[in-house]
Amino acid sequence: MSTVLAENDDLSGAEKVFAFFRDALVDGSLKPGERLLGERELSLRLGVSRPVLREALRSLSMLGFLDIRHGKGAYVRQADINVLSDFFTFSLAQQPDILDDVMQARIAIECQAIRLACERATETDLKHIGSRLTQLMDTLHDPMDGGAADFAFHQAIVEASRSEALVTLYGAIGELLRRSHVQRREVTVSEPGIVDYLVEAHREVFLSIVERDADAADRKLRDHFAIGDEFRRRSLISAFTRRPQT
Amino acid sequence: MSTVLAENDDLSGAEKVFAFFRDALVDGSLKPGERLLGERELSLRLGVSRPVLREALRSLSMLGFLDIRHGKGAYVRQADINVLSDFFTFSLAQQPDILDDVMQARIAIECQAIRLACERATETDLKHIGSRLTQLMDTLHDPMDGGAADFAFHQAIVEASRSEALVTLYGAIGELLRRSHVQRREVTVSEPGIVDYLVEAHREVFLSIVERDADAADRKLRDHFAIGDEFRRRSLISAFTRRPQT
DNA sequence: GGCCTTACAGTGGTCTGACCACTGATTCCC
DNA sequence: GGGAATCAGTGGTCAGACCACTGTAAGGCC
Repeated sequence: MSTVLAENDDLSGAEKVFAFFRDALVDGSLKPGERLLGERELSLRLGVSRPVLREALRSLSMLGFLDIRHGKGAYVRQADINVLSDFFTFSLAQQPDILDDVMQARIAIECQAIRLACERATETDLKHIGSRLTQLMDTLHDPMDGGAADFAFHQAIVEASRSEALVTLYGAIGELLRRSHVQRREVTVSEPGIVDYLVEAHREVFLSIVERDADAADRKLRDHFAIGDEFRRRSLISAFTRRPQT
Repeated sequence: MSTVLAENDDLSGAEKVFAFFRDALVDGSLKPGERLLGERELSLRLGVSRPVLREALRSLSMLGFLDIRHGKGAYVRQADINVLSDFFTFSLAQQPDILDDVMQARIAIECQAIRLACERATETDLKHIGSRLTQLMDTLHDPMDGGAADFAFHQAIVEASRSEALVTLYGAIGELLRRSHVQRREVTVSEPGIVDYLVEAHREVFLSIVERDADAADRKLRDHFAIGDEFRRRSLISAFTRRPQT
């Protein structure tokens, strides 16, 4: 790699360039914030044409590792989770019926996150979660806002875990969850007792964190998910019972 | 979108094309296995030049959604998790010290997976996990093989959960875990009692699944992780106590 | 006739060189 | 001195050509 990239045949040009940058990123010779040379200069150095170089740069940019700004240049960027979220969104979209299964991942992440939150949450974190709870109670009537508030509450818990990895993974399935939250609310909003239940369940979860009782918090959260499933099932049954033609 | 892509200004050409394909993939109008039109034809239809089209295609290919074969054409592909794994590997590589944090994600996924495994595991799954356990016992002496066997055992549990989403996420952090397994074994292999402990802990976990006791399995797994941490801590302490110069 | 070889058409891969569009700084004019 | 015009540098796009690979169909050989 010292000279440029020279060897590494059997790889096509663009892939060589791509691999070159990947390695440079991994081994730290390219740091976030750094500016790359111009495309013309770079293509000369790497021994490929500008279009080929651009293919590689564009790919890296799509993956979130480069920030390319018209008229300014290309900058190395700390990859963020938006790409991951995109990826999951249309990777999992290819497999229908996966949405229910994503719920399993959600339970996994949140239950571990809430345990960590019980240990690590700061006062600020608790306040944050609390304010989301208030918001949730204020939007119970509206599927759209209510779903968003619900999601925000759970997200605040995950953030309170102070675990980058958990937050990252949660962000990755976040877009899918956000949609499903709204959908679920639309289905269950008319179910009797749902409003009272929602408030109570979320408050209990919140209180467990405040009391820093990890086992209890985990249990309450699992119960919350299980009962949510139950509500949805009941609501679907009644929907099909009341108007089987629709 | 009916005509081609027409509107959607403010996006650069390649991004328009990229978005076009992403949408087509998400809404199912492009199915895995399908063959795209040739680059020349496609660039005409989409109203962009071939290089620009290629930038988008290459990006999609890097993301794993296209399989481009020289001389044959571009085929839609079901995205697999290798891309994700790659992504995590060098996204998280940018943040040192994240490896410990990945452990949190691991605990999250495995603890939920083992609960599901208790409900869903087939006889074949159980046999599979069992054989991995045997393999683990046969390779206790070797950090390399032992680490691999350890990882394989845990992976078998996740697979027994029969949850695509969990398996996918686990695969995403798999490469990082695999490395850390070997590293951990190297650190703790000389710790007194570690061998007996490893066998016992894994066997108890396995038995809990066989007995289909979800709560117990979850607890045993958490204990296993906690005790593993303890062993590593102890081993680090003694290493620095015995030979502070090294 | 059957098999192997060759030629060809179609496809992705690469290159060149040009021009456009945006950005930021410099310069010029008021 | 402040604002506007200019300009160099950069990414964005394009057209057209040629190379390399693949599969097939035509041709020739046995």
